[in-house]
Order: sequence, then structure tokens, then C-alpha cells
Amino acid sequence: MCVPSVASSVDVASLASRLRTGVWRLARRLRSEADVDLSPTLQAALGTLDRHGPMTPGAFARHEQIRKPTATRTIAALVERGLVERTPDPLDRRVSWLQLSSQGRRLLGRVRRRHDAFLAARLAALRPEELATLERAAGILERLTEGPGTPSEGPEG
Amino acid sequence: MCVPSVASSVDVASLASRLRTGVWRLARRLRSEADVDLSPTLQAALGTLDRHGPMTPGAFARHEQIRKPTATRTIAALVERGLVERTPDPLDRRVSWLQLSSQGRRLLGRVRRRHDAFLAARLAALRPEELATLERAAGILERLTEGPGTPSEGPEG
DNA sequence: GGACGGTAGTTAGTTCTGAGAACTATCCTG
DNA sequence: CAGGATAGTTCTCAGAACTAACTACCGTCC
Repeated sequence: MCVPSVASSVDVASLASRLRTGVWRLARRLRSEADVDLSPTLQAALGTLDRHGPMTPGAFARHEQIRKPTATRTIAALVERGLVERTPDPLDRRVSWLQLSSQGRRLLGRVRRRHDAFLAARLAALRPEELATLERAAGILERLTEGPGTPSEGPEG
Repeated sequence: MCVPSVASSVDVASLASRLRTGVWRLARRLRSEADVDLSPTLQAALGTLDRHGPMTPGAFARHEQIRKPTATRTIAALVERGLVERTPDPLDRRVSWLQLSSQGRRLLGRVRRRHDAFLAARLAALRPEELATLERAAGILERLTEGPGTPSEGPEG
């Protein structure tokens, strides 16, 4: 692999714009495809709550790597639609526990089927290994912004 | 590896979400590091106009895969800041041609240098293999989004 | 048991980016 | 010239992210 000594900073910059362009387009695309009356963000949130079990708003924020106010809003939207239920914690009354309602589970199932159709129709080229690459890339990106001088709330995580 | 079958698509939504927030945060970080008062979208637009030469608003919209109203606003913001100049087309008075002003070029240059500096520092901490992952991810995203069917308004071009 | 510092969440307000509908101006065609 | 297509613009709305400032609560310590 003849280490590309990071020096090639020009490539680096264009890499950043390529990623930005690609990611942005994908996000827009998914949004326009998502007619399930649930935005991609909410779909993702639903998926997170489904996969990673009941969690508190704070845990949710950390998991999604968003700030607490954003988590509040997202959760509120889901609860408002009856897709997520919150149960107060009997021991710590500051927190509550979030989990999918049965309605949320049903909708999530529908979304998944729909999305699979979308993938089949348009993105058939996305092989599991490519998905894995994207996953890894997401992780790397997240680490990339964490470094010194993270502008906010860093120490909490 | 050996990823379980069609990683069900909400994963794709979640993945897209993670990528989006990751890229967005990186972009904002770059913005603050570069000490340039230009949103990520505007920076990208500037780059597009620089790389792909003078173009009309419509061409710009198609290139960025955004709708015309969004293009209008983006362009207006750049023109307002004196970073882009518009020249009327002498033959077709509906259209105009957009290109960077010298000020825009200077600013873009500065932005690029600072981004390079920041990214070089950050990416130096990555292993070559991780860099390669990012490269590959960018490629996958490009393939994914440039292909079939701009979601709507497609037939126009 | 009451003051206190820290943690969890929420509210308020701002910014950025996108979309659709309806409109104007212009071009082209018959 | 009438009628339709094309290019852009304006207006209005929505989603999602952020920060700052707040409330409510916990645990501790005197």
C-alpha cells in the first residue's frame, strides 16, 4: 500500500468535499424518498430505540451524537406521534425511559419494508461490504471532529 | 466481515444520519477553524463554481442536485457577499452566467489552505487504512447518488 | 435537615438548508 | 401574434441542528 504519507493534503481537501457532496446528496435523496410521513432523522431515531433498547434521553443523545436539546425535540416528535412511550424512572425522577410503542414497532416494520423496496429498486448496487465501509467511515468521521478544542460539551461524553 | 444479509434498511437511514451529522459537524468545525463566515453549503457552492467554470443557475442546480429555488437563494447569498458575479447572457435574456469574483477566488483559496492545514493535522492521526476507507466511502457515495434518477424534475436533464 | 454543586432535561431563540406553489420574463413555434 | 415551454425568482413553510439559559432533581456535606 506504500503509505500515502498524509502529506498529500490536496487530496485530503478534495476528499472532504467529495464526502460532503456525497453525503449531502444521499441525505436529500433519502428524504425525498421517505414519504412514510416520517423524516429520515425520525426513522433513524426509531431504529436506534428499537435496536438499542429502552434508553434515557441523555443516552439517546450520546448515542446519536447530538446535543441534548436536539434529542429532546426528536423524542418529543416521536412521543407526540405515539411511536414512542416514555416511562418515568421510579428512582431518579429527572430521567425517563424511552421505548417503542406497538404502533412505533408497526410503523418501523412498514418503513423497513418500504426502504428495502427503495434499495432494491434504486440502490441495488450497495453490497454489504460497501455498507460496512460506510459504517466505518461514519465512525472515523465522528472521531475526526472529537479532537482537541471540541467547541462544546465535550467533557461530558 | 460476513455481514448478515441485506442489512435492513433502517440501518441505511441510521447510517445516512450518522454520516450526515458527522460531515455536518466536520464542516462546521472547518468553518470555525478557517475563520470564514461562510456556511458549508456556500463553501461547497463556491467550490463548484470554481471547478466547473461559469455556469447558469439552472446548471448549478442540476449539478448540486438541488431545486431551483434553493439554487436561487444560494447564489443570491454569494452574489450579495460579492463572491460571485453574474453576467447576463446576451442571447438568452432569461439566463445569466455565474463565476467567481476575484474576491471569491481569494476567499476560496484561503478557505482551502486552512482546511488543508486542519485536515492534514487531523488526518495525520489516522492510519492509512482509515484514510483509504474514507476514500472508498466517498467513491461509494458518488456512485450511489450520481446515478439513476434525480428524484424529480428529472426529465429536464 | 437545609444549603450547595453537579447532572438530566427542557425551553427559547437562531441558523442553515431544503422543498413546493405560484409568479414573471423570456424564448420558440406555428 | 397566440400559446406553450423554459429559466429564474419570490414567498412560505418545515426539518434539524446549535447555543444559552433555565428548571428539577440528586447526592453530599456541614
